[in-house]
Formats: sequence, structure tokens, C-alpha cells
Amino acid sequence: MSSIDQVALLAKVSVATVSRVINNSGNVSPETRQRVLAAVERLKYQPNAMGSLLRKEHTGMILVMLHSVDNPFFAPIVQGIESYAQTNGMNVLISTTYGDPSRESHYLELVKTHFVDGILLIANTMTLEVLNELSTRFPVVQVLEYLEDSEASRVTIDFHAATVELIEGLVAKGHRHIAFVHTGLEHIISTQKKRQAYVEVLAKHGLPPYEIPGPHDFGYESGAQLARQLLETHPQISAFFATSDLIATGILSTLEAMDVQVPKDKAIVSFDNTVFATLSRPTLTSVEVNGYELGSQAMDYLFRRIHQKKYRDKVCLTLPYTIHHRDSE
Amino acid sequence: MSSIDQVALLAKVSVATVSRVINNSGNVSPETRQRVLAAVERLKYQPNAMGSLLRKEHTGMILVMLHSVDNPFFAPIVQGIESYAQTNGMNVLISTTYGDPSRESHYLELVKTHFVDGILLIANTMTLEVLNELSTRFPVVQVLEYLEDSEASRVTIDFHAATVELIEGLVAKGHRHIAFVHTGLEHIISTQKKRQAYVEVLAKHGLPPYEIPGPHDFGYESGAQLARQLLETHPQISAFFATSDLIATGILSTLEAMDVQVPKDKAIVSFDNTVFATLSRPTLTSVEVNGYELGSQAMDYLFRRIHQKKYRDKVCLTLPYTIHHRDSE
DNA sequence: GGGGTGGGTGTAAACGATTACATAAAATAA
DNA sequence: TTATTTTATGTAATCGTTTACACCCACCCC
Repeated sequence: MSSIDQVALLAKVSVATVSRVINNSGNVSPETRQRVLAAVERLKYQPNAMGSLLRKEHTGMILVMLHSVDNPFFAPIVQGIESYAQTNGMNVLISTTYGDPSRESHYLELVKTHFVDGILLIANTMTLEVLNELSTRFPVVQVLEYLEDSEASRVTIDFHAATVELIEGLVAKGHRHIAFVHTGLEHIISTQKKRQAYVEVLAKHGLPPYEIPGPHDFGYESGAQLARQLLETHPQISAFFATSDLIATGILSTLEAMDVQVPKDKAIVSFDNTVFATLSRPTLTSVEVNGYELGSQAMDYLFRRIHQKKYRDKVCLTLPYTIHHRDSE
Repeated sequence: MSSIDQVALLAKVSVATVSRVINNSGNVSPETRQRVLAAVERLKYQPNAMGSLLRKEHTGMILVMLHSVDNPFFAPIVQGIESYAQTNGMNVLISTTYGDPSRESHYLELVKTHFVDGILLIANTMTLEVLNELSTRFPVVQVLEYLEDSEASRVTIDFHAATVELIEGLVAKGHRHIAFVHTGLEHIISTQKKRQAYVEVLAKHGLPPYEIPGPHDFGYESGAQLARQLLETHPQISAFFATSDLIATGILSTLEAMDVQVPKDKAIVSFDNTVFATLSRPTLTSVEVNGYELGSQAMDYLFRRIHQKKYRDKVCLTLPYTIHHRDSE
């Protein structure tokens, strides 16, 4: 690996001049510039990032913590982040946590040691203490999921309002027995908000809630299994409210296997509006969050937080959502 | 941000001693260690990564270049990579390229400047020159997709053999008019290999090929659209060979809309064996690659390439695949 | 001719760690 | 007691850059 000194030597100039050529900073005569560039080419010189970053305040890297790379739901968020980053000269790196706190805190080291300038948390699972400690000292923004009483900033949607709208819709269509089907990830705020809204709306109309604890996964299987259990014990259920459309797809498969017609016999509504909502038959009514907007807004705040020291106050942004009514209700 | 000098000052020791405590290297008396740790705690000292990495040969980071984070197909590969990395003390960072060469070369800078130690390319689109230049100078491994005549190492599967097996299966079932439906991403090696095998098998049996150029996307829509076009012009087609199961899902939706029964009237076989293959109705016959194994094997080679200078020869690994026969044929 | 101005370049001090080497003190051996 | 090893610590060089500062020289303007 050739270093800047070797280039300087070969071009018969000082390292300062080489640096000026590389970074297009300061004044360099055309002839000298040529000599330097020739030497760079000769030696295939590439500046070492650690050397230069040591002198700078920022690395220009930001880290996105993601559950995994197989969830279509997160893709638009990541795109929003990357698009903002690109136009502002930052680089986005992604790490996957699979909901494992130890993996999370492992990657947090990257911001603590200033390897990256900031972190965007998508569906993090760390404790309140860890998060608060982190967010007071480093640029951090929570995206979508968040810890309610945390000091950390966040960009999210109003899960409560969206759920109220969904359930009220079902009630208006005459449903009196509506079940709540979720992933078993009790602690995440979206599930809590959805459950709370669900319970409130039912209570308001004097209707009974139906819910059984589910396995801890993201999806299809648990939806199928929970639907089966619910219908065995409570055949009067006429509508399902699923916390994700992958779960809804699972419910659909159970209903199909039981020869139950959707939406004639049972209705289904869900969240996320991923490709599964339009791919399934019937298509699913689902709540869409504008992931792209969510991502770029989060990035916008993070960017300001990184570059303006005064910009330290907690920010809570709530973006609008859209309900797509389709054939499942 | 407190630095090591401030800790040294507060603990009344030299920076060398602080460093020894932090890294558990060399001998430090228990009392001194305590004083240093107390100072570290007081100042909330975190070593700056750039400072220490400047002295080291490696950063312990490797970069995975991915198309996007919404493809379930890549998830096992990433998991295999991460699992290997974790047990070997490395960190995995992911970047998305969306097939954009400029984004690719942008992220390549990270290995050139020694910000990361090596790169795993999943479905890269760079030119042969760029890749060769890169791979001779830096640790790079191609995963799954690759450039045929490149100097760069790769870990992949035998697309040709898998396709032969699929098509021969269809022929054995009596199909005489089999269409080839792909994404329009002509240049990628898997598409080429699949087409070549498809053409060979048909030729061997004296059967006609059916193929029309498709739109450049990954999926569902193009599958649906191409199936419609193919059947309009060639109603005799009785089986579809799709290069991905997302495409196959699109084909299915068209057949459903046309009231064509699968597999009674038409058969479908595909690649990837993602969640879409089991979610769709009917379920899809699909080729499974062992992504986890693919990822960890690739990482294993990359790791050795990084840490043993002699380990420079090109390696081409071909891992086995599995065909899951399901209800679509 | 003297005093600016500014372009082109070099010197050397950072940045924040690690570590080879030196040294002093303590423990051990003779 | 003295010689020898071991332990604990400090000094300073080093990693590869960037950049403040100093310098020289050419040019221009009175």
C-alpha cells in the first residue's frame, strides 16, 4: 500500500501539495498537479480513510439498524434514508439485529467509537436506559417503532388513529365479533397502540374483544395457527384485525382450508400494505405508511443533529398514513 | 469528546498505561487499573476508532453489496455471512445498490480506502474490467451471480444443471410447449445459464422455444404481463419456466384471471424457493439454493483471503441445490 | 525602489490511538 | 550482599492524513 509520502517523493513535491491535489484544496500550479496525478496513477495511490478521518470531525457514515433484510415493509424506509443521504453526501450502512439486543449493542459501538456519525433505529428492542444514555450523547433517531418515554427523537405514524379507523370501519359494516391477531411481540409500541385502540373501539360499542397469545415470529405461520385456534373456540368471530399483512395472509390460508369465504363469511383488515396485500386472494385491506417519507424525514433530522450542535432537542414527528380498502372486507 | 490523554491526566498515569488497561495488554497493577477505570468512567471515555484503526492493518469490517433489502431470497445468504462473521470477530455492513453501477463503484471506495477489509458482491452489475482490477488488489468474492471470465472468486450454484432437471421434468410429464419467462435482466449470468439450459433441453427433444423480452424488473407485474402476451400469441403453451418465483406468482395471477387451472391446464416451475413459493395457490415447484451455506462459504474464503497474504488464487465453489416439487406442475 | 498582494510550495504540528524501547523498582536467586 | 529477573510504568515514535503557518517569488502600483 503506497502512502502519500511515496507519492510526494515520486512527484518531487511535499505531502502537503499532494494532499492539495487530491482534495482540490488550495492553489497548485497546473504542472505540479500533473506531476502529482501522474505519480498517483503510477503508484495506484488511494488515500487511507483512517488517516484522513482521524483529522476530521465526521466520517460521513450513518448506520441503519434493521431487523433483517427480508422484509419488504422496510425497503421504502431504507430508500428514503438513502436518497436523502445521497443528496447530502453521506453514506448509509445497514446492520441487521434479528431483534437480538446483544447484536444491537454490538453495533452501537460503531457510533460510540465515532466509526459512524449517527444511527437510525428501525424497530429496535433496546431498553429505555440504554437508549436514553445513547441518545443524549450521540445522534440517534427512532423510525416507526419507539420507546414511549424515551429522550430519543422519533419519526412515526399514529398507530392508534389508524387502528380506530380500521375497526370503526368493520363495526360500521356490521361486525360484532372482531378478533385481534398479532405476532406475540408484545413489547413493541405498534402492537401496544393497536391493541389499545382495538380495545377502546370495541368497548365504546359494547363489543367483546378476542385475543390469544401468539408465537413470537413475524408471520404467516402464526397467523394461520392463531386463526384456527380462535375459530375453534369462538366460531362467532366474523372479522380479523391483523397487525401485519403477512399475518393476514396466514389467516387467509386457514380460512381457505376451512372453506370459509372472504369477505362473504369473514372479513380481514391489516397493516403494512406490503406486496403481500396485493398478491393475496382476495386482496387485503391494509394501512400504508409512507416509508420513503418516514426515512427521509428521519434522515433529515439526524443530519441536522449531526452537523449543528445546537440541534439537540427531542423531536417527535407523526406522519400521515393511508388506508387501502380492498377485497378482504 | 474525551481522549486518552485526558484519561491519563485524570488517572495520573501515562497514555501507554491507559491503553494497556483498555486493551488488557501488558502488565498493570491492580491499583493503577482501578484508577484508570475510574477515570474512564468519570469521563465516559470511548476510544476513537479512527485513532486505533490507523495503527492496525485491518478494520474488522466487511461490506456486503446487495440489490435491496426487500428480497426474501437474499436473507439466508446474509444470515450465513453474518453468522460466520460473528464467530470470527468481524462486523458485517450492508449497502444497497439497486443495480446502479454508480452506487456500486461509490461503495467500492470503502474497500479501496481500507475503510472495510473486503467485499462480498451479491448480484453485482459492474463491468469485467472494474471487477478484475478490484479483485486483484482487494479481497472480493462474488456470491451467486458472477461474471463468467472474471479473475474474482465466487461461490454459486449450477444454474444449468438445475434448469435441465426442471425442464426435463416438464418434458417427462408430457409438456411439448414450454415458455421461458424472465425478468429482462439479460446480462446476469443466472438468466443466461437458465436460458442456455432451457434451449438445450428443448433442442434435444426437438421442441420449440417460446420467449419474449420482458420489462426490467424483479417480478410480479412482468410475470403477469408476459404470461398474457405469450398466451395470446401462442395458446398452445402448456408450461411456464419462470426465472424467479415472484415472476411465477405473476403468471399465476394471469392464469387465475383467465380461469385457467394450474396444474391441470398449465404447469409452472420456477427458481428461488422464497416465501412466495409456499404462499401462492397452488404452491410452486421451485429450486432452492442453500443461501446460508452460500453466505458462510463465501465469507470463509473472504476471511482467509484477508488474513493470509498467500491466499490469493481464484476460487470457484459450486454448492448443491434442491428442487422442491409442489402443486404447480 | 519600496510596499503591497497573492499564488505556489514546504515545514511541522496536529488528530488519537498503539507499542517498541527504556527505565526504575521490586522480587528472586546466588 | 550482589546479580538477575520480573513487574510496572513512562517516553516517544509511529500509523497516514490535513492544515496553519511561514516562506519565497512574481507581479503590480505608486
